[in-house]
Amino acid sequence: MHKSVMDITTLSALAEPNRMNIVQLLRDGPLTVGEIADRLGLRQPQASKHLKVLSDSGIVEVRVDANRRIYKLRSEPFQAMDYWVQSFRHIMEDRFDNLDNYLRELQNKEKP
Amino acid sequence: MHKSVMDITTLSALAEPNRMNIVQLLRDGPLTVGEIADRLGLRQPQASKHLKVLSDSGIVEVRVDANRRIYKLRSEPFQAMDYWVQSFRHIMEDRFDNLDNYLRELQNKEKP
DNA sequence: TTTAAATATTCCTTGACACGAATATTCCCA
DNA sequence: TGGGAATATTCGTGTCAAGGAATATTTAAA
Repeated sequence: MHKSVMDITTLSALAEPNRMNIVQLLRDGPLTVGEIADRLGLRQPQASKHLKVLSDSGIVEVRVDANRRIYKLRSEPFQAMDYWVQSFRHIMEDRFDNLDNYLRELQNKEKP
Repeated sequence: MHKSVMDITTLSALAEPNRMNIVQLLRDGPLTVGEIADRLGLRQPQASKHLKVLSDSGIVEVRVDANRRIYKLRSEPFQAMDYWVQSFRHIMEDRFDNLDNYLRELQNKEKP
């Protein structure tokens, strides 16, 4: 039984502004390196480097088209994130948080 | 109209193994610094430092109980992550990816 | 009031990484 | 075949963050 282990690599790849922007951009469809660099105001080498990080972490995949590389998002990392976040549903619906705290406080008081 | 902007701070806070472990641990309920350090085999100062990062990023909140600090997860970051990941639903349900690719390929071929 | 427990903070060192600049590689086409 | 376009890679540099060790702070209890 695996208890929803989130891959650190995915998160650290996303935890960089330029790469996050690239991912948001690719949400609307695949793009070439040049298009990505243009739209985000990046220099081509930086774009390539960030795309390599995203590719190594499995967030992005590349399709070679002659001269150009077309990058697109892969589904798996997002499915994994979704699955992981869902393991915190009981945290997200904090309707019972006050009750939980109250019960916990009671338990603490009677354990000196 | 905000297009689901994910906070980088949240991601970089989670993109560290020890902090990820802390978060996974707190999923089962609030804990004190000492308990967290014990269960994860961390030294107390490191645990405190990581908890500070988690606290500064809003992932965790603290309740002061005399000598001890009880840390618990906050709901907002996870709700935000959930919302953000959901903006990639069309990526996650890759049922039509093959069709998409096919159509896109066709379009590329006829644009020399 | 002194002592011990729980936690936070500081200082230092080291390693990772992002950027810029330059260069290498691959491919198409005239 | 040579040249230009698109992309990747390398190298050097500066910054930032994590760990270790030591210390400061707060609180309860004797």
